[in-house]
Amino acid sequence: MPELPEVEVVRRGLERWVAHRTVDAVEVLHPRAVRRHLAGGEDFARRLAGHRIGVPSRRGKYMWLPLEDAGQAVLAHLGMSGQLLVQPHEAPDEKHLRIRVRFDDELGTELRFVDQRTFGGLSLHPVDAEGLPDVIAHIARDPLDPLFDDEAFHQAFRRRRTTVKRALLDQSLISGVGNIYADEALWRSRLHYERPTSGFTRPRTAELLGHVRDVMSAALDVGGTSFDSLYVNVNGESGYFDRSLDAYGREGLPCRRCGTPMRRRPWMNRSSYFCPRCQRPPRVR
DNA sequence: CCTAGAACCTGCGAGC
DNA sequence: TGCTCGCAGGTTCTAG
Repeated sequence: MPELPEVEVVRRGLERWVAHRTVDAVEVLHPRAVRRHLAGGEDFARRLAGHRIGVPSRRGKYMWLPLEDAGQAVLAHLGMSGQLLVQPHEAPDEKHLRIRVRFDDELGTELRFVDQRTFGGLSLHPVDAEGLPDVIAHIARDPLDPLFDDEAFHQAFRRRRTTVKRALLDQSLISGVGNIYADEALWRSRLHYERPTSGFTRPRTAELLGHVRDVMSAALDVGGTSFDSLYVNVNGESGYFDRSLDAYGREGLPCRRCGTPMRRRPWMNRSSYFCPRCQRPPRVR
């Protein structure tokens, strides 16, 4: 499931293989994959044709391909199972191929958006003065962004009447963190996922942020996480950070710190993994 | 305005 | 064998 490190790996792949190429034609094979493009698939295809792609950017789990001299960008979100693949024209269509982008050159490759569960998609939007697509203006900077404001985050975090994991997953507070890296950062911080944010001191927030950054950087170093064949990067290679996970998916396995069997708890229609000894729940619920 | 929870989607594996 | 059901979870929408 792509979170910030996986999306960044894909962005780098796009920078290498797609930037500075001119779009020839676009095929939208499933309307849901362009549902955020309100004018529809035909409009999406027509508006891309003839434009040259600039250097891809990213914020949190969103990435976008600017169209040079157009004031617009193709916004991409991978959702749960989305992939952006650069494939040779002759490669057979993937079962869940949703969008194909051909280029006006002789490189012999095309960009494909493949998505089994169709939570992700592509859309075209105007960009602001900083080059940010307008529809993601509400998404906070991510913790690897040099302009991320730690102090402002601490204050906003404390103001929330919520619990720590909910806050980590709130993309308007801090972006790029999903269920997997939230559990990893909480395990490293020895924090239970239901600890209220209101009691956090500045050093405690700083420690948590540090662990978020560490675990994401480590994942980025090995090229992203993969739990099944769904996630592959832009060139089709699987990540392998899953071997390094300390919490996520380790129900019943010994905590790597204290040996206590790890637990899984249903949480928000998903799961939270934690060590019952290292990560004690708060007294008051 | 704020927060909590449901809905969206499809493939897979467990259980019957 | 083939069916049902739970599970995976990022984002958006709705209810309170």
